[in-house]
Parts: sequence; C-alpha cells; structure tokens
Amino acid sequence: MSVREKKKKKNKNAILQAAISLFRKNGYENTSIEQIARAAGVGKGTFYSYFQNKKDIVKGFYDDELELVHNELLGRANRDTPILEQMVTIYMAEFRQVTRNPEFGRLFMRESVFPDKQNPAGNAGLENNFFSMLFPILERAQQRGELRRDIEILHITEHFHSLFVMVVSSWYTGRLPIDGVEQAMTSLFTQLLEGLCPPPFTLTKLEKNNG
Amino acid sequence: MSVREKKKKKNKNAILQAAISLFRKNGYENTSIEQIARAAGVGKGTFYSYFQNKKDIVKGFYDDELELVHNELLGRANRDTPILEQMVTIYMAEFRQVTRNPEFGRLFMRESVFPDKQNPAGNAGLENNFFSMLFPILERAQQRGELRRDIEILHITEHFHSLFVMVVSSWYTGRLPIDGVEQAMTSLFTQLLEGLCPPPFTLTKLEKNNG
DNA sequence: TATAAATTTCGACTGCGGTCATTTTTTTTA
DNA sequence: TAAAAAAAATGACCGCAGTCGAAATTTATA
Repeated sequence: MSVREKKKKKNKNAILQAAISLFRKNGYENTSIEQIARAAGVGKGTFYSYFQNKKDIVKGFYDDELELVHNELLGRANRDTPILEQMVTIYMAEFRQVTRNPEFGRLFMRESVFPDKQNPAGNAGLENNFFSMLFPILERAQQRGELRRDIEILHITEHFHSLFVMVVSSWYTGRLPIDGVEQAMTSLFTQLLEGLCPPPFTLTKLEKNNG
Repeated sequence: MSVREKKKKKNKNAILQAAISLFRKNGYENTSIEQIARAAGVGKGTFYSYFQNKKDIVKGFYDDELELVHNELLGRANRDTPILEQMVTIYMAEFRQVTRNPEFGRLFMRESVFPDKQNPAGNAGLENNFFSMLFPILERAQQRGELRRDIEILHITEHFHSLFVMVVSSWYTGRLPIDGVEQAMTSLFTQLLEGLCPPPFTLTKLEKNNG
C-alpha cells in the first residue's frame, strides 16, 4: 500500500471517529465541520475530500455499524424458525441499532427513505446488502410454504421494510413508546402475513355451517 | 378584526405566496429567506415571527393544498366501491399532490415521517386529518365484511400508509418509474389485503384433495 | 388626547456549511 | 537524483439561516 493510500485510510478513519465522538458529546447540530477537522488533525477543506457533506458522516457511520449487525444476525440465524419470528428478530436488531443514537438515526432514516437528489446511489449499497441478507431467508420460507410463491421476494421485503419504517416513524413521533415497539412490530407483521381481509371459509367454519 | 390581526393575516399570506412563487421559479435551495421577505414586502426578521424556519414554509404550503384534495376526495367518494379501489384512488391523489413539486414533496415527506425534535405536533394535525378521513371509509368496509373486524382501524390505516410511504420512497429513489406507480400501489395493496401467507385450504382445494 | 404598556418589525450581526485558488506532498518521468 | 506531473491539503472566503436588541407601531390606560 502506497503512502497515499495509507494516509487516506488513516485520515478518513480519523475524521469519522472525531465526528462520531463530537456528535456524541455535543450533538450533531452543535458540532461544526471545523471542529471535526481540527479534532482529526486536518484542515477544514480536507473533510470535504473524504465526505461529500456533513450528513454523509452519518451514512459513513451506519455503513460500518449496520454491516456488523447484519453479519452477526446471519451467523446466529436459524433459518427454519417461523418467518414471523425471524423477521421480528432481524428488524428489532435493526431498530435498536438505528435508534441507539436517536439524532443519527433520524438523519439516517431520512436519507435512506427520502435521499437527496445528489445522493443517487448513496444508500443503495447499504439497502441492497440488507435486502440480499433477507433474500435467502424469505426464499426458504417460501419453500417451506410459509410464504406465497406468487409474490416476488423483492416485493415481500418491501412489505416488511415499509412496516419497519412505519414503526421507526411511530417511535420518533412519540406515537409508540419504546416498550411497545416489539409488540407493535409483531402484531403488524402478523397482520401483514395473514392479510387484512377476513379469511375465506375454512374447513372448521364449513363444518360448523353445514352441521 | 383589529388592525393587528388584519396585518398578521395579510403578512403571513404574502410571505407564503412569495415563498412558493420563488421556490417554483428558482428552487428551494436557491431561494433565501431575505429574498422571500423582500418579495413579501417585510424585513427578514419578520419572516421568523410567522414561520419557525425555512422548512416550515413547506408545511404551510401542504397544509392548505392537501386539505383541498382531501375535501374533494370526500365529496366524490362512493363508499360502497371495493376498499382496494377506494384506497388506490385516495393514495394516488395524495401521491400526485405530494410529488407535483418533487423538491417540496421530498421535504414534506421527510418532515412528516421523521419530524424534527422541535416539531413535535407539527404534522400531527395534518396526519390526523388525513387519518380521520379514512376512518369512516374503512369502518364501512369492515361492516361490509371486506376488512377484518379484529384489527383496529388505526392499525389498518398504518398498513396502507406505510405502503404509501414505500411507494413514494421508491419513486424518489428511482426504483419505480412514474408510470409504474399506480400498478405497484394496486399490487401492494392487494397483497396486503390478501396476506403474504398462502391461503388455508378452501372448499375447492378440499374437494380436489378429497376427490 | 397624552402617556404608558404591549406587541411587532427590522436589519445588522453571528456562526456555520460548503467552495476554490493556492500551496504542499507524493508519484512519475528522464 | 532532479524535474515535471499528479494528487491532496489547506484556510480565507462567500452566502445564507437564524438571533437579538433596538426602533416602530398598535393597543390600553388615565
């Protein structure tokens, strides 16, 4: 590795660490780029050759952090437990990670759900990683017969993800207290799986009606 | 109405109109508060006695705009058409309105899904109005037997709304082209209604298996 | 109507995010 | 190794969002 590459890696990391530390101590809004640069031992302009803008730091933070969580989940997962349970486990881990620092989390969710124009493929990588983690799990569930096979897996992930976003949003707006999150998520996921329509006549009902 | 009240109303409206006009012409980022204030014939500081900050203008804009759309929808609605059709109609209207000006729309969606801390009850009023418009429609559908009665209506609205947010997000990130929006929404809503699980044994299937 | 109190308007000012021409450092070439 | 080229670092600078105390305007009081 050339001198340049080593320096770049070191600098990027120093900036990221300085930023996170300062954000933790003083909050995002009360930390200036200049402070971050000083703490990282570089000039202000240098910050912008490693990160596009201030928000970009948040993405940089979660890029690393969430990948760890995802890998840990992949390691611990038992793919033959019911899909509901697996999805709740995965998304609760995601929820805890994202909301650990509420200020970062809000910025991160905002960017990942409604990204800036100039940030076209910004979160795509992260999201794709996440979705590609879910793919084999959902595929397996389809094979077991727990999920319909006539819906593309991508769409199934969209369903779960949209409810995840809703839960995070509910927590941020205060509609949902922290100790109600897991139950709410379980209940929403269950309803998604079962559907909002009343079930058609089942065997039991038929027998009842006929008997 | 006192002189003060008249002035306030006039000023607030002048500022809002000036802002919208300038945003339309030059975009949100390229319009400064000072420009807005000048165009409205007031000083810069005065802006801040009518709106908390720059983003607040966007909310002010949609507050009016969306209420019109909602009222129009309420007037035209036939509450006995299938719930799928009604929800698609309503949310497509919402989609068109929100994304008419993409820049405003993104800011608005961001604020309404992940609001700022200092904006606690900000969007609550708007969202509540929207939800309360949906309530009677969904209640009616429950009575007709189109929707399960064991799920609270609030939760049903959350399901639909979360898919709406997903569709808007998909459009913003470019995953979903504009002419695929209605079909995607219809398909997601259908899947939500039917559920992601395979249906239990129905009469036809039973007969097949037994025969 | 004159004066006091309350409310609103105002723009100079502050601090920060982001840019850019210049300087410094590293790599390539001869 | 010396000179030229390429890449990266830097901080003065710009424009703007948001603040604040002073000035202007409206309302209340006597």
